[in-house]
Formats: sequence, C-alpha cells, structure tokens
Amino acid sequence: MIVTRFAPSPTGYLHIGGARTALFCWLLARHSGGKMLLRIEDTDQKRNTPTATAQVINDLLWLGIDWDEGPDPADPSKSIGEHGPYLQSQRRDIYDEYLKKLLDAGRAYYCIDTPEEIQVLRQKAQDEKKTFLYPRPGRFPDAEEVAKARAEGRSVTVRFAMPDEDIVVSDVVRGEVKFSIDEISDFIIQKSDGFPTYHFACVVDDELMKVTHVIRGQEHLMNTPGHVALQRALGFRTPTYAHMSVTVSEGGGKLSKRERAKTLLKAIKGQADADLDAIAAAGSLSRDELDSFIAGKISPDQPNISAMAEFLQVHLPEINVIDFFQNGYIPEAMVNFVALLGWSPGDNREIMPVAELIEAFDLNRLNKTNSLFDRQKLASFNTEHLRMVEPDKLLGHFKSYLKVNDSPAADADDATLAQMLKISEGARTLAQIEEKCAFLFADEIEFDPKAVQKVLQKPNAAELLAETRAALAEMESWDEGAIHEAIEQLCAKNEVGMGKIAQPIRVAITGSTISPGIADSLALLGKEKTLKRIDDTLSFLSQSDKS
RNA sequence: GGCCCCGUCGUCUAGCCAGGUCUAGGACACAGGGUUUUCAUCCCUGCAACACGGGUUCGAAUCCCGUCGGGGUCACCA
Repeated sequence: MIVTRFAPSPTGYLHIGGARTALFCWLLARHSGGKMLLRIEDTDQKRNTPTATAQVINDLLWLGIDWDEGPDPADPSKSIGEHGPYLQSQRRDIYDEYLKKLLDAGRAYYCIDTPEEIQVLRQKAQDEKKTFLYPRPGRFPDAEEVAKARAEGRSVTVRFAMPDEDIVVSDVVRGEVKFSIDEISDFIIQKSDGFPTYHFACVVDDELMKVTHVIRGQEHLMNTPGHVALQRALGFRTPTYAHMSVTVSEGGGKLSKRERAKTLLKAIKGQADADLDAIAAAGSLSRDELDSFIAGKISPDQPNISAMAEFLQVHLPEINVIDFFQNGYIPEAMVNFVALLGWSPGDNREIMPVAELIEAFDLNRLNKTNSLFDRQKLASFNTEHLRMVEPDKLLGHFKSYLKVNDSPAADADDATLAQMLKISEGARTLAQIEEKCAFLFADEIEFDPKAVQKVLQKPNAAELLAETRAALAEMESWDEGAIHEAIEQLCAKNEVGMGKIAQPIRVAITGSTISPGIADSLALLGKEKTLKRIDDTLSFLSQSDKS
C-alpha cells in the first residue's frame, strides 16, 4: 500500500508551494487507494509559531486535502492513526533511542566544537573554493570529554559518520543521481538543545510511519544522499523519492512569502508623503519597528503586512493559500491550477474537477522543469470553476469569503446570496461578484461623475427615466421576467434600443455603469428601493440642471 | 565558487525514455473581429517556440558531447 506524507514545518500560513507538495502527496494517495499522512516538523524551537499548526490544518482543509493519519483537525493536540504522535516535538524519546543505537555502533559521534570554531573551518574551505567537509576526528570524544565540554559551557551536538562510499539516489522524476562521497559532510543529527535535526527526525519517522513515497521540493535533493546513508546505517527501507520542480515567481527565484514584504516596502517607499505613524499603527507595529522594516532589518509577520497593505490600498501578490481565499478564489480552481504546475495528464485536458484529477494522477508524469506561477491563468481557471461548482457548495464558499472580508453582504440571507451568484455568471472571482452587487447593500448611492455625464446627461435621458419610473411603479408582480417585459415594452413604445432605457436605470440604482443584468438587478433590489433611488436621481438631475 | 538539477510559443505544457506520422498540438495571455442593456462572459480569426554549436544517423525537438542561460544547495532551518 502506498503511504505518502506531507510534513510542513509550522512557521506560518501554508504557502502555495507547500500546498502543491501536499496536493501531489494527496493525489497519489487517493489515486492509489493508499494513505495520506500529515506530520508536523516542529523541531526548531526558535521558528515555530504557536498557532501555525492550526493555520496549516485550516488551509489544507479549505483546499479539500484531508489525511488518514496525523493531528486531529478538531483538536490538533490529539492524533488520528496508529503511528502517532505526529508532532515531532512529542517524539523525542523515539529519536533518542535510535540516536543511541548509532552512537553505540560508532556510526555517530559527539561534536564539541563551538559554532565559531566551525565557522573558521568553513571560511577556510570557502577561501580555497572547496566544499566544506567537517573533519571527522580520528578518535571520537568519549563520555568524559563530552561531560567536560558541557561543563565548560561548550555546545555539544551529534554528527552522523558518513560511510566511505558514493551514493546513488534513485528518483522518480530525476532518474539516478550520483553523489560523490567527497561532497557530503558528516552532518548534525542532534542539536545542542537535544532536539533532532530535520534530517534525522524525518528519516526515523518515515520508517516508523511506514511511508513509502516521499514527495518534496527539489531543494531537498542534495539532502537525500545523507538520508539514504542514514537509512542504511539504521537498517531502514529507502522510500521512493520524487523531487518536484520548484515554482518560481515573476521576479525569478522561489515563490516566497518575502515577496509580499518586498511589494509592501516598495509601496511605502514610493509614497513620498506617506504617513509613517499611521502605517505603523495600521500594522500594529511601533514606529521603530516600521523604521527597521524600511531599513531592511526586520520583516513583520504576515497579518501585519496584510493590514498595512490594506491601509495603503496596495495589492500584494497572493502567496499563501489564505491570500487566495481572501481575494475570492475558490478551492476547486486552486487545486486544479496547482496540480497542473509540474504535472499534466498527458492529453489536452486542463479544466478538471478533483475527482478527475485523482483518477488521472500519475507520479511518473511529473515534469522536471521549474514553473512560473501565472496568476492570469489562475483567474481563468477560477472563472471556469465558479461556473462548474454545485450551487450549494458555491454558496458556502461565497459566505465564508464574505465573512472573512467583513463584507456588508455577509448578513444577507441565503436566497439573496444565491441569486447574486446566479446573476453574476462569468465573474472571475468572488470578489468581483461582491463588488458588482455592492449596490444592493449601500445605504447611499454615490454617483460616478463619468457615468452621470455619459448616460444621464444626455438628451431625453431624464424624461425616459421618469417614464420608466412611472411604468415600474405600476407593476404588480416584481420579478425578473415581469421587469424585463416592462422594459421591453418601453423600448418598443419609444422606439429606442435597450441601452437607452437600461443604462439610465443602472446609473440611478448603482451610481455606476456596472451591474448584473438590469432586470435581475432591479428584482433583487426590490421595488421600493428601486423607485426611491430613481426618484433621488431625478431630483439630483433637476437640481444640477438649475445650477 | 564547488556540487546537483533543468532548458519546446510571453506563460503553463503535449511530444523526448521506445528518432521519421511535427510545415511542433492544447491552454492562458496578447492582437483583430463578432454577440450583448453595462462590466464581464461567450464565439471566431490571428500572432507566437524546439537556447546555441558540434557530432551519431538516410533522417534529430527527440540520442551523445560542449557552450551559454536559469534554478537549487552549500545552517545546531526545514
């Protein structure tokens, strides 16, 4: 049975690259009827954010990615599955046990050099333009020396003694990759704080959790020979590896969260008259913190960055899956689009629902080339999926979108919301739908001067609008069909096109030239409000005539 | 810089492993046209690529070598 695992380090929101890795693991598991596992790699005490595990879980669930073993979504401190716990910070006894085996067998040894001493060696290697290899001592420090070093306050780590042989890594996407032993240093497997490093914890856990397929980013390829050597020393299996290509961003380089900070920084610097105190306040930063951000010394947390961007009204590139959620993308589109970054079904299919993705998925079809994340194509996918998703599900997406954005539309009833969705067919994002229908929830209409000039201040426009008002006022049933019919009759009677009647109404009820179909818009607005807004517009027009 | 990976339209990709069916297919974007009560949507048409140089072969996008270009990695981060 195939067992895959997604093993994020909980440092913040799940970003799009992590989502892609998780998705490929999940697709393989679901395609093959195997298992998907979620493991939290929280062995670095300095970097873990307390809430990050919950965030990662939320983001995965939003995408529709679930797991058979791992933290319980309802309560991440509990586990589902028989190989837990799935938080590495809770597995230290296990790592210690295997570490001892290695130490006893002479396959690992204590290292009592300070980081500073090692830095000197590293610098020397760099000056000589050689790969840095930690010089393994002829005799390993014994217990007494280790105790003495500790007493002196030196940091003590444990290193793995690499075997004296070249290693060939067999990879599903890269083929066989050879590594010379002269290039791989004895690496640290236990840090001075007693925690295992990633390399060690991951090898132990993959064995114990019976993981068969390791799918991860290409950035891990260079680590793999070390992992393989570790597996051999411990008598473990070597899982099947698949090192995926990397998703790069427009600027080149890995798609990373730093990009949002960079964009924000550019925006702040671009505004000569920026009110720095206000910006700092918006981002819940002190003025000093903001200054050091501008000086490039620190980088604020993602939510603070988002808050400042909103304050400045600058659009930040979406990097984290939550960014896409907040900007009105739906998970079906995200999953489909991301799956096609580095994978394809081989025929010309592109727009596919998840079930089809699962059915078609094949690890052997991952490609080797890095790909650029094209937001325009994503938008196009979103348009398609907005059309394809079942109405009930879409309504659910829409409601959570409105809620997270504190939209005035969030309080509307389901029937209204469903209708908004229906009449906004063709929109690219939920944000566009919200915007297009915002007039329904406005207390006061603000006229766009251009729209007024272009449609209302035309000969006969006011007269036609008044006549339309009268006709609408007489209507008994107020629904799309009836309204449409009434407007058509007006057109025929006055011998004008649809635009001559519809546009003035549109401007009257929305203040702009943009809205869903006019009859749909009026039906949803309601008769009373429609008439009121037309009246207001008419009096606005007669006033501006006089002045 | 050392090591590793990669190189097909602007972008995502199919084709490469099993050389001819490739005057290189699809999608997004772009340009032009059409439908439409606005914005979108939708429909049609067009533009556009085998990084370069050597081999091997009757024949190369496909196999080999080199050059150039891009990316990754060189942590007590994962």
